[in-house]
Amino acid sequence: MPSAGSAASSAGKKTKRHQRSDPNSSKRRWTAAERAAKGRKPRRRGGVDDTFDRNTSSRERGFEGRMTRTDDRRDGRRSDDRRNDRRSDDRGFDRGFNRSDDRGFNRSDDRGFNRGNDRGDNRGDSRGYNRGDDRPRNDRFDRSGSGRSDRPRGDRFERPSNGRSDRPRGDRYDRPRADRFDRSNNDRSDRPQGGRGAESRGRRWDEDRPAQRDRSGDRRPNRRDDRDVAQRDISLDVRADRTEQAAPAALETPDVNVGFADLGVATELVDRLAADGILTPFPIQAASIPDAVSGRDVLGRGRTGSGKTLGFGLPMLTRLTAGKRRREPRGLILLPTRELATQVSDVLAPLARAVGLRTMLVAGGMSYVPQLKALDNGVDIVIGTPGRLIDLMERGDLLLDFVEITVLDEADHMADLGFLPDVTTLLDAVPSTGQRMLFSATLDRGVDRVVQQYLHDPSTHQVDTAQASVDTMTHYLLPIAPSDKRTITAEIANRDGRTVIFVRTQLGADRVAEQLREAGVMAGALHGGLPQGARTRTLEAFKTGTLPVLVATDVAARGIHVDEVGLVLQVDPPTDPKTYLHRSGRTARAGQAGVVVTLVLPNQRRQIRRLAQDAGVTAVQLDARPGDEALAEATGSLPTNTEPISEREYAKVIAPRQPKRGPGGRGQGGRGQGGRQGGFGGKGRGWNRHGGRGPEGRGPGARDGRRGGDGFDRRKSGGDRQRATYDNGR
DNA sequence: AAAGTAC
Repeated sequence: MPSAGSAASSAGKKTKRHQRSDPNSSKRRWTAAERAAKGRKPRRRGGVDDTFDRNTSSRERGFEGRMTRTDDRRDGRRSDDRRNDRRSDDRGFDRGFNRSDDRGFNRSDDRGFNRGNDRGDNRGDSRGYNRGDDRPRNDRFDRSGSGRSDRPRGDRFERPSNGRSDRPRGDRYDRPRADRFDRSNNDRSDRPQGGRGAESRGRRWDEDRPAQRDRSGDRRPNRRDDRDVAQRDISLDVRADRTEQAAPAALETPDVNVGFADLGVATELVDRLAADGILTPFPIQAASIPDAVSGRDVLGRGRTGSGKTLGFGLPMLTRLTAGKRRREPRGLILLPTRELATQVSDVLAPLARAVGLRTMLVAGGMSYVPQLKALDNGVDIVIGTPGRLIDLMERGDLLLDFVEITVLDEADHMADLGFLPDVTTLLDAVPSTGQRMLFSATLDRGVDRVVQQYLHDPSTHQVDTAQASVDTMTHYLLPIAPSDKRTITAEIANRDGRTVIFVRTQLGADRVAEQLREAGVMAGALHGGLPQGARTRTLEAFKTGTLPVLVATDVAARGIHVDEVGLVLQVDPPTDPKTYLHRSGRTARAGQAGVVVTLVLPNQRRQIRRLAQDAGVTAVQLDARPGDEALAEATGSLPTNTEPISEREYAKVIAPRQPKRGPGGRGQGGRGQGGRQGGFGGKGRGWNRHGGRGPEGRGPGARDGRRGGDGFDRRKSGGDRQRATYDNGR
């Protein structure tokens, strides 16, 4: 259907085609970046002969976009291609449908409840930082179908499809069309079959699942007739987990007395691991590595901190070492947050180096320069977050056509509504013949759709229940009066050792952190609304211990590993059981003990109790008021009668490498004039690729600290807004 | 709600 989108996208098409200066120069990407930097419109779309790639970018590839795309094909393929059908399906009605379906899991009543509660507290907040939230409701709702249409700038920049028109397209566009377009139907028979027969090794995705009523009656038949992964009733949700526990046979108990070499890991890697004292594979590794090394698609679940990174990293490295080198990336690892991407990158980079493979961290908020340079020089494995990956892809700087292995870490989260469009875009950009692996501590049926569309006969490995280490973790529900919230939070935070506090919103994080500092507790906020530099420094300070208390949104809920976090405090309840598990998984790592405390306002009782239940944890109710001995016993809380921590003191902790800034560094002034101190490419990309060094090695310091005051000053300026919100307001 | 690109 010749949609409006199509018409719009063809406007002014040919005019500038010839403008592409020097399309084959490797520098062209700079033009793209510069353009963006100058806030100029991106290049025009390509001419009439454009393939759909350029006509429809992820950004405008909503429902209509997809239709357009189908019709725009010039490869003679029919527009009723099943996959396109499926996709429009996915994004429209069906999506909404499934969403409600999720509710059984997420507890619709809880949600409504929750929302009602917290809304007053936060709604104004998120507006402040999240651009464009005041759009009409249905506009936002539409998002399910339009990927990024909610981005305020999207239309203005309409960058999406343009990036590509100026890139050298030799390799890309000259490839046989079938290869490019037929992905959907590709039966992947050409992919490595090794290990396929090892069916017994893992449970089938839907094995011993009762066939569920087929809700997809309105859909065309599953396009992969050859596999039976179609059932939507996937077992791996948190609740089903308890069932599994009851029947332990469902879980694997791999022999951990094997070495990595026995699992098929490349010798150089084994040696490298041994040098680091890593000799024995963790269960999830022992279970999934053999299949993964054989090239098979894998679904892996191991609880938080169980070594999933190596679980997919080692097989990837092993396979890519054996394969033929080329300039373009052959491995792709997707993660939901920058910090997590960085962490994975930091873990895998040295291993990759050991086998002569190059990794690159590609995430937002960081300078383009190293990323572009690395891509230009050639990279074997790209590790990153969806946004920047797509960005570079659209600019034409990242070509995923040769990716052989793709990993989705925190896969269930990546399959969330908010992420799925981007993830889909990336998975679509990767050859369908490749290997795919999905990992998460809470791998549930939410990934079902992804599995159906992008995995081939996956083997499932779950060596652990989703529950965090039950024995080493103590869960408390702490009923409090709203008026006690602030004090009790401060007392708990004032304990010895590292503490992570979770809140629901960005502003909430800022606010709680600030209140804690006012109460004399050194605490810092971590959330996605901060400049990357601030995020990095805060997390770093927390890791090194100079910052004992981290107040975070769920940006830190998953994957982030910090040693010796003794307590997790949930000031705002998690939105769902999975979040409960991930948040609590920040503590009790490596066999250590950990305490999880969840504050419970009177009107949250039922909701939270059920949440904990669904998460499969046994929570003890703790009845205590501020200052009580019982509180101190359970949490190590200490009264807070200390002096408030000044902004200056705090700034020192967060930006220790930037002592030089004078008084100007504070308040509004600091921001206005000091913001570009480093003179390096603009805004807060404080932190370089890891390639050079890890976070701790951010040597130059100057660069990183150049915006020292920025993030915080900005938050400061939001003070009015903060004050305008009610504190314990319900 | 937050997270994910950028200006």
